[in-house]
Amino acid sequence: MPREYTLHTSNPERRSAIDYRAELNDQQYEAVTSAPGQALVIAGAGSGKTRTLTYRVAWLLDNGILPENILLLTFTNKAAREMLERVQGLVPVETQQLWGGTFHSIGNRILRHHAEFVGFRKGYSIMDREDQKSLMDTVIASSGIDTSSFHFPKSTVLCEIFSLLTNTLGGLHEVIADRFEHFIRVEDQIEEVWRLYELKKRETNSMDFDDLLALTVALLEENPDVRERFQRQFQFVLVDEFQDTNSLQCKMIDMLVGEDGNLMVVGDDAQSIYSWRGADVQNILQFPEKHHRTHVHKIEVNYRSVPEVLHLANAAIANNSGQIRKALQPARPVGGMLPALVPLDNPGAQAAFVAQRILELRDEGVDFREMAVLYRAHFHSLEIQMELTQRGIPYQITSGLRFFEQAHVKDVAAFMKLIVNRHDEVSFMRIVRMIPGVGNASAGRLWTDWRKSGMLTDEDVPRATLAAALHGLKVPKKATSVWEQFAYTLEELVTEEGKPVPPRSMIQSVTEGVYLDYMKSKFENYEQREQDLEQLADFADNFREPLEFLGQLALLSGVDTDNKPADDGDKDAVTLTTIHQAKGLEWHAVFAVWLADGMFPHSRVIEEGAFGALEEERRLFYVTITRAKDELYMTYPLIWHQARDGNIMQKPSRFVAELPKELFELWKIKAW
DNA sequence: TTATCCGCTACGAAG
DNA sequence: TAGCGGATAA
Repeated sequence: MPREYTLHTSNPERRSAIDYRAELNDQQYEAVTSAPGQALVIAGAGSGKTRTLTYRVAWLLDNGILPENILLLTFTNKAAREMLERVQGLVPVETQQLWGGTFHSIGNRILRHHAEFVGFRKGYSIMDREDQKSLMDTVIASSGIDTSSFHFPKSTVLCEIFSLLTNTLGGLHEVIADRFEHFIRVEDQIEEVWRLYELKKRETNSMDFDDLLALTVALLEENPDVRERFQRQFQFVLVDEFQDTNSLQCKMIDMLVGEDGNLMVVGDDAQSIYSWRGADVQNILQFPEKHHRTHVHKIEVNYRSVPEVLHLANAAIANNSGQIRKALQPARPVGGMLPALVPLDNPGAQAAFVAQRILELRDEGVDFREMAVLYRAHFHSLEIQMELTQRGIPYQITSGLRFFEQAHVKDVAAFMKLIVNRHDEVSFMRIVRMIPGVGNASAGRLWTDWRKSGMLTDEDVPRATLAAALHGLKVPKKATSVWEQFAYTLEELVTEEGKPVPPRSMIQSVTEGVYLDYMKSKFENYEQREQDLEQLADFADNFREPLEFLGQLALLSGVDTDNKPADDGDKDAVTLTTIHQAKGLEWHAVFAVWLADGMFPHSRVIEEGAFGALEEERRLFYVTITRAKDELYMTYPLIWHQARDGNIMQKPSRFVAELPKELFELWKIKAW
């Protein structure tokens, strides 16, 4: 039965002045103005995918759909924000009403109001990877499993197994047999840990990232009335980067859309690069079969790159068999340079070449911000970083620790999390372990005492009661005075009646009360970190509710560099980034470094010999090429010195070797 | 029991 | 290069 829906009469004042016909090319126009129903938009690299999506939203609004009836799902906060901003620029409508965000943030938004339905309470904490690992460690410790006598997986590996399990909707046995063969002997113990971990999360009222999706699905699956309410609300659902969805996300979409809802998914199967976290290209490849009335729209005109680069990209991806055939059509005229293949003697020479070329381009008038160095893995950037630093070339690097994952940020957040969720064992332990003289053993005892103190309720506890409980804890003798400080600070974080104070005040209380002293004793660069915390406090000004603030904190991703309080995104600097993080971005000149076989594709992929994995690596290579607008340099070192094995001769990546020679130019580098 | 130091190993990509 | 497990000092 098709669902009925009504088009609202459009309010003339809200209509935009967009001339859709003129502002879009034929392919885009067709997709943007397509009738309600199910649509698959295959948008090649640089073909204006974001433009298509944002214009689609504008089109819907122009046709009287209310913002609150539109749901826009993305993978990163950055993408979500960018699109909402662009929609706002197009249509004079309150886009705040629009539901736009990452899968995780939308899940969180839904679960906040329905936590009880899935065995949690309202103020649940969100654990990042580190928190998750630490909770897993306590679970393993309490399970009584002997982890030493045979090879039992470490907590990080267990997290990975369980995550894969959740995201692929698979069974434990299959996941272990497929990807973690060597643990097959301890499958029963792993299953036991899993069971305990699930219990522990509920006990500590803490969700991990995957729960935000899995529990949303569970909530909607098990509660028809809730499901129907959301399905009725989300009349139009749009999904970005659909090629990177995994089974769980797909199911979440299904639950939100309903049988005959209006769903438009946009993506490019050639850019699917997240299978290692459960993404399945089949989702996009088989979308038309799954939804029989799907309209497929292909957008293949590329506005980004010169034809020379596009030809190389098309040639590279042509070696993949599993794909929706398409060829990017250049909109730009011929006349760029041929992509360059540059073998260098060693990694140092490679770095020197990149640096020198960057400076030359700069002299030719190209801004630093229009150049990027892309690599397969973080550690590939080491020599480059050193070289750029030596030559005084400014660069920004999007790898390494995320702002919000740094110890001092997490430490301060732990205080806030405990106040909001007193069941939060991970945060409690983190806090008490900051006290000199308290290690794992005392911390564990303190947690037990805390639980016995009657603080584990969900109601607000008056400040006086909280204070009594805190001061009542028995800490080791040498820790008492510091503990007093901590307890006073924690008290300050609630009002008389026990309501959490605003996030900003919390951060300031913690910093001034205890953390500044702690930082001075613990960190060399405490001044830098102090500044970070000030910025964190500024950032917190955007939130009145600690819960909201903490949610943002947990869900912000490293890719969203401009989302961190210190926004220096306008600086003219060369970008250093992994290919994964480079998706969706573009630069005048791109340096693809370490294109040696074994580095890219990664040797593990080669050894495994898995066909699908190799194809994914090739898609990654395709993504690399298509980031370049005008100039592309593919470099690799001929010799790589390794501590253990000495000098290793490198061959160019098979992805380069298989390209037709006339599509690129070989550069010979002479050292003077 | 905690804090620290040392040597060994691994190091893929991320919300 | 860090991030660890294990040994040792306080």
